[in-house]
Amino acid sequence: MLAAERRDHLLGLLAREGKIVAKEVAADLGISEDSVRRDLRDLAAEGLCQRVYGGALPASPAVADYAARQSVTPDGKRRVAAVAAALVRPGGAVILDGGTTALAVVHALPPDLDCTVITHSPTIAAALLDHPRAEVFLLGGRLFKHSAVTCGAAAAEAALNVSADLFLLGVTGVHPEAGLTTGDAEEAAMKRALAARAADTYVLASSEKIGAASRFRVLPWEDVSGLITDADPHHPVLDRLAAQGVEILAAD
Amino acid sequence: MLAAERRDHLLGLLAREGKIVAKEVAADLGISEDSVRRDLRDLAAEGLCQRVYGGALPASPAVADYAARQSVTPDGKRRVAAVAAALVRPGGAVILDGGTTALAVVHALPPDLDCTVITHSPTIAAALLDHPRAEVFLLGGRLFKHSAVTCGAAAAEAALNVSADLFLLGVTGVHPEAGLTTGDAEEAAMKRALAARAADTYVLASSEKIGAASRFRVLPWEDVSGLITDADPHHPVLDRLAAQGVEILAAD
DNA sequence: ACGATACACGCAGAAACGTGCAAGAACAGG
DNA sequence: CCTGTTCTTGCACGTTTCTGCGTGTATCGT
Repeated sequence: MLAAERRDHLLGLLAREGKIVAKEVAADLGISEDSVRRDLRDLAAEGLCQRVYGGALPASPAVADYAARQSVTPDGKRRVAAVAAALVRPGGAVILDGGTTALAVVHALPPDLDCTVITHSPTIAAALLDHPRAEVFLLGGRLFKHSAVTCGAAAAEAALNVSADLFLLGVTGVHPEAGLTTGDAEEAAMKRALAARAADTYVLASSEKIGAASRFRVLPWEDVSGLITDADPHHPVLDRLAAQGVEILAAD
Repeated sequence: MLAAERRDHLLGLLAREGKIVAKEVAADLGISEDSVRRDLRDLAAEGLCQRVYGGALPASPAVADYAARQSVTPDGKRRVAAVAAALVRPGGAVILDGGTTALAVVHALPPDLDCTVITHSPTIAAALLDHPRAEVFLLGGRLFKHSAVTCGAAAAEAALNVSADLFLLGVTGVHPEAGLTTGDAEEAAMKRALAARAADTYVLASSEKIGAASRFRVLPWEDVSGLITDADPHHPVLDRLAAQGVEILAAD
């Protein structure tokens, strides 16, 4: 491993995780702690980090731009995610669907929230790794590459063994007649299986989904408790849904 | 070998792997390190790369975007991973453990390899998303945060339903008396369960693991087919293992 | 206050470096 | 075909840089 490479790694780590523990990095990279400390000292001398006992911290808060990843999430999704995250009660259990909106929900969850998250998405599970108090249960099965979730018989069977207060459902289309739809039949079946395991199902629907329809039906409106969207609350489609008894949670 | 040809090779290497180690390419191409250094110096003068002690790095960080993920992997792990990846036969099934070395194995797999990968790590599963021909089966269960794998009864039960040709096992300690060890009891049990489902078990052991021991025993040597390491093949610990019938695969 | 841990410093061996030099290949001109 | 020039390459040398270890000191948690 090149010395310069190591230095880059440290800076990357600092930006990504907001801190460096000398001992951990040394063990992780298979090098001596001395080298790590030396690098840290040099970096600190250049003003690139702030040396502290046990490791280092970012020099300026701006360096630890943890929010950078979140900023790539469109505003709409982020707003929807914030509302959805607020539905998760401390101590409660939530089933989280896959997809980018669900991922935004993870980022919107308070980092120290004490809750149980059940998901069939490895991406979601990985994102929850830095929520120390969140208990994560991953539903196994065949990985469906397109949307990065597990599907199929094994996954559906695994779903039978869990239950939760809340299911946050992601879809690709929300249409007053076609209902909630998604692009793949297996995926639709899995979402149905998950909805059956939760007391309440809320749909994550950023505005671009409203009025759209995909190939496969997921759920009838009767099985949905509410819909979270950043679209205009007076959008005609939403009005019709409200008339059918679907609770509309506005995210703006 | 033409000088210009060599230059192209270096630039290609830089783009592909994100770094150049003078000594390695010299040995690889069968030329002197002096020539490599000279080329690197010229390339740096043209602004095509950044000279560092031991080799060179890409001039602009943007060039290394693809390699960035890999370049943070220490050399030892990457070499071990390359050897391990070569054990995966097209059409075969492999059980992949969690951990950074296993992650390196994913990166070392040919992108178009046609195989089945079974894993209990959501991180590994997510990394396999861009291997279109790889069939991925995720073992569900309670997510163990520290090492980002599923563990516990549910995961062990899920393991019972799969089988594979090969299990690539990651551990934190390889010790002639303590055996293969890891830092958590649940994790150790899960690794045992996985080993029982594969015809062959190979241990991924980058050099810093050799001679180390953690709290919990994973497997006795009898259940291990071989060990892949970048440590010196004449390391005393390895000699003792070889004497016990463990196949040692050198990664260097 | 005390033990444990992290730290800085210095040292020595190893590795990488730059430079000068000489041998060899490629080439142009006679 | 021969010769001189230029360029490249590998080697040898002295120098610089890096790394791991031992030592003693500072800092943390209890």
